[in-house]
Amino acid sequence: MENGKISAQITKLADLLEFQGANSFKIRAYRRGARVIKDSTDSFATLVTNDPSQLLEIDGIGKGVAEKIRQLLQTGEIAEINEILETVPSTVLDILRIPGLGPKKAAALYQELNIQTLDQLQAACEANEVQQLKGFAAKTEESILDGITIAAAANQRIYWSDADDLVQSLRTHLQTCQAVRQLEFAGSYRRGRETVGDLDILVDSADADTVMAHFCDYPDLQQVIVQGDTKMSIRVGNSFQVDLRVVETDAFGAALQYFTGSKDHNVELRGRAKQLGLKINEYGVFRINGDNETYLAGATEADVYTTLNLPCFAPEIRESRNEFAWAEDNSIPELITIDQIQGDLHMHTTATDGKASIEEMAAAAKGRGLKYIAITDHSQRVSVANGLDAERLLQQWKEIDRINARQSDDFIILKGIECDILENGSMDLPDQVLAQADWVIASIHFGQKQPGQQITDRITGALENPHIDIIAHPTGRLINRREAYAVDMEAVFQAAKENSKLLELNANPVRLDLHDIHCAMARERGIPIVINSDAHKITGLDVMKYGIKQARRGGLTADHIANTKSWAGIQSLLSS
DNA sequence: GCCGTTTTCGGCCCGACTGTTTTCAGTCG
Repeated sequence: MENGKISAQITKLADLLEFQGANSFKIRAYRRGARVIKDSTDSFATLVTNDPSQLLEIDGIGKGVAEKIRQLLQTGEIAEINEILETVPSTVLDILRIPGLGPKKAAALYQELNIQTLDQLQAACEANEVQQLKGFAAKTEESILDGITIAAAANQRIYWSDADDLVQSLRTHLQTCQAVRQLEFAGSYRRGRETVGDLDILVDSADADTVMAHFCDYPDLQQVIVQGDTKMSIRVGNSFQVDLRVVETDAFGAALQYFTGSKDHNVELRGRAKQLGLKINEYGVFRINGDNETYLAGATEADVYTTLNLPCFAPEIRESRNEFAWAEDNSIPELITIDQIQGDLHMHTTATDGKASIEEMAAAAKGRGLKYIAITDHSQRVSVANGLDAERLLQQWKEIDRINARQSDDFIILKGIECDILENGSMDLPDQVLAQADWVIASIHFGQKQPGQQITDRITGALENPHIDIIAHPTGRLINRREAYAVDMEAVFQAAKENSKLLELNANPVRLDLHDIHCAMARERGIPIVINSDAHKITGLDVMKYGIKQARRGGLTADHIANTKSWAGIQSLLSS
């Protein structure tokens, strides 16, 4: 069983316990355990098989969670979940997703009115039954009805790239406000998560009223959700939530740190502050002396961290995974930056489903400061994309030779192919053709739903083929659209390691494949990653920046990324 | 339920806003 599945079950248990009104610290402990499992670079199933006592060594996993994991792996279920489900239907968890309805109110609805589903809740509100309950009134009923319609549309987390477009638009709007002194976007957007659930804007201003009034004039504003003295939340476009917080200059850094999160990172930080006799909140770091508080820092994030004897962590690693351990042994990685990328080794042209010619792609890449690219069109099996057979491919390579001969030596176009791994595990083009390539990508486009062992064997088999250099989009997932193949990534990492092969981090914002945890796993196992655009048109080259974000979240440095090296440097990695 | 340089008990991050209340509980981030 994969870590993700184990984590999901522990989370479900926490959700159900929350609905039951269990001890909030117990619930938090389960949630923390679930997160630790999800973020782990080791397989918990393997861990339990080898030595179950190892579980207790892990921070955040105690006897309780360890026992639940053991049960789940042995019996396929957690007994306590089944016990709770005998008294509480799992559909009540849907009710918790409505904004403004937490465990207490949801429980009251269930106990007093036996409301178990969203449909029943809607009917009860429309019949004005809900406002009869203690703690509820007409306004609550109204906002529940709004929430039911919004919940469906607003629940979807949007791609980071789409959030980035929205950020640019909001930034442009807010910058025209005279009262704004500083402006930053915090939250999961700033941490570079692959999807973003809402946006958090932080403004430094002495005049919150003016800033909030200006915010209300945003052209795409749909609804004001809440508005107080320093804080407001709105919905824009398709019900996407944007929060605004206004603070003074000496609190800006503290607030930026606070609202960037992650939540778990902040909990850890606050605990550390407490040990030092300090208090940290969105207004600054304070020394506690009895009833007195002395302001120590808060104008910049760096000040806040320095006061706590910590480095100013890059936002991408503020997930309470490894950053505090890194800080302790002074080994914070110098995360990859986009200017360190020298080449792009996955792109398509008009020969298959691309929109630009070889020369156009080359000129665009050169214009973006790259030193080399690989042309890697699809192979014949991908017939919808007009995939190349051996004859057309060899012709394309001759053309590349001609173009290279005309170019100066400071830029090289490599003769490549994205060759399909067929359903039976064989390659879509013969070995003697692949042997003539500079660069061979292997990837899966068909038979994606095969059982885990079969699809894993196809990928590891490809890694054993001496002509193949790299696996593209190794898990096949499309964020919010398609699940990953049932591939055993541990086996893929092992095969890559044994055969001195590389793995792709596909930078397309819908793919971001590898996942950030997989990037961290590759890092620990010493497998070089190549960040590729998989561009199908000239502007497709610009997605590289999304891949960089993802790599940073995985803790990767230039040393871990093969295409920060020269082409000769990559070749030496492959022959090592 | 988890944790420990206050270590096996007694804590567990902290503040803004809303609605339903007459001072605060619930929710959210």
